[in-house]
Amino acid sequence: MMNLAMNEHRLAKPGPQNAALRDYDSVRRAIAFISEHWRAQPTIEAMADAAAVTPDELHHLFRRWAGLTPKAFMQALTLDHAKGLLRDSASVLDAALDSGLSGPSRLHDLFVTHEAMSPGEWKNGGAGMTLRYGFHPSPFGTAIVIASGRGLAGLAFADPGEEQAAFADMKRRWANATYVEDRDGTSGLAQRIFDTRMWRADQPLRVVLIGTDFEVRVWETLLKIPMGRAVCYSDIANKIKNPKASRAVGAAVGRNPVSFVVPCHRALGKGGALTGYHWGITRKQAMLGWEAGQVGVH
DNA sequence: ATCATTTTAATCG
DNA sequence: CGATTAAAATGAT
Repeated sequence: MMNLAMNEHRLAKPGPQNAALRDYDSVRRAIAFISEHWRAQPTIEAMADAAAVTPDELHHLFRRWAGLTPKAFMQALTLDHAKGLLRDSASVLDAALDSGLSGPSRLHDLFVTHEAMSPGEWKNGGAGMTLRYGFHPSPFGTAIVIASGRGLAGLAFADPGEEQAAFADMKRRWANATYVEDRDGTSGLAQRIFDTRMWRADQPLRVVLIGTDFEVRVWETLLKIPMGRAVCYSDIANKIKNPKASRAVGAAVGRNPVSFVVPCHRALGKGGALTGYHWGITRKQAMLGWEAGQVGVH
């Protein structure tokens, strides 16, 4: 019988698809190593060793992964570089959107149109709603894409073996919704999200923001941060006219269900430190390093 | 009571 | 004095 087994995401076939996952896994190990030993000025050799590849492979790996040399990548992870990302951070938020928008906003470099949904409208944990989901390879590990009829509702990431745990984490947010696996239905979304060449204004990505007023305001602000830039939590607090709520902003940023698309990884501490990330600081570093490589490409 | 913050005060060398 | 911690302040869930 040729039934489509429901939980068969573990049978990953080798191929170009999974090259992405394998690449990220090595990158992840390299980053983890750097995080631990950055004080000791690790050599490329030491990094390669930690990632279980040769220095030559490491070089090639980074070029393929983000178009960056290992050296450039390392620099993209330094505190100095992070501070550079924060340059003019406050004004970045002002400039972006205030320039002639009418109707659906042009937000982010990944053109996104969003629609807010209060917890009230999403009554009782999403009871009666149907959410389609799928697991897809991405530059940052396995991505879990969750879509409602109105658009993209959730995006999560998982390391090898943790896919189900990550999915459970997402399910908790809309506990009473009905979940239907539909990998074919979500693969288009996944492709559009991670391939910068598909970031076009004529085909904006529809996103549904489900959260409280305050949270939605914070997430909308995040969407204004351009690729390769960053702001600190207090900048956001100022932008939403609640200057003393930087702490609350941090909490709200962390609750964003559509990570990466809503660029929560571009929010840093005031000093440039990566203060936290729901899917792991390592992944936040990876995203910033990857973006550093994408910016040059164009 | 918790939190992916920030500021200020206190301490150390 | 500069750098590194500790404590207090603060707003939303």
